[in-house]
Amino acid sequence: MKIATWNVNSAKARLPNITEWLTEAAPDVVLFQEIKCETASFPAAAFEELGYHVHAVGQKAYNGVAILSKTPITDIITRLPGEVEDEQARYVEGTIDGVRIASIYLPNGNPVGTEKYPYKLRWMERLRLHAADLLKSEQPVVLGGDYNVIPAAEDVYDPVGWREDALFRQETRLKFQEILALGYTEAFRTLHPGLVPAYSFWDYQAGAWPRNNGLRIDHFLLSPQAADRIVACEIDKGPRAKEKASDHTPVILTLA
DNA sequence: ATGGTGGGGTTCCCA
Repeated sequence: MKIATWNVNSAKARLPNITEWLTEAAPDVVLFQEIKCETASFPAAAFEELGYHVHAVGQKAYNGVAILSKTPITDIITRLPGEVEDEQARYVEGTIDGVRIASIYLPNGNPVGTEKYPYKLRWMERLRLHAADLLKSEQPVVLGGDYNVIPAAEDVYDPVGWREDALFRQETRLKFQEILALGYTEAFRTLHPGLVPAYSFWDYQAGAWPRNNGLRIDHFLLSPQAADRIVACEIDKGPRAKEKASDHTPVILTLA
């Protein structure tokens, strides 16, 4: 089972790039973030033509997530539990071939001195509580997406310059570690402990891509039952080099 | 060198 996660930075603006990549990479499951459109205007038909079942959770202009799957998606939930007043479209979860799979768009949190940062931390705590609940089922669980978390200094091109950024400051990293401490495995770094740099995002500005000034912020967290089935986890830099690229590139997890 | 890029929706927000 090949599962990809990709922050596409607008499904509509990226549609040719996305369909081209899906055709060549042929993942069984795809987790999108930042579709940047309402659910009704998500280009689902283009993906259905490629053989995918589609479930999108959108909102106007910002955020938005989706799951695509070659086999049916059941028992779908469309929001992260807790904080009922939170209307941002950042979470969708369903069951595919016995695996509980979520597409996560964790809040960015910048600037740190505003309400955005406490919102990020509250969202991470909600994720931690829900991730703990998911473990109780003892089924394979895959939480994939744009976490907006740089787990360690080796995952950012300039750790000193990024020290107080919402993606890297210690409070953010500790909260991420709390989720791992429940018993989740971060697939990429577990499989490639010495592979640095290995980035999944490069800003559009200041020549970040040609200079390889990147961040590794797109992750897969696996429950023990899913971690037992890990075959591979790779970053495909191909899409970032294309014309009209997203600022993120896909990460692909393969489970037995 | 205190800018730079990009998407979406409007005269600016978000990343």
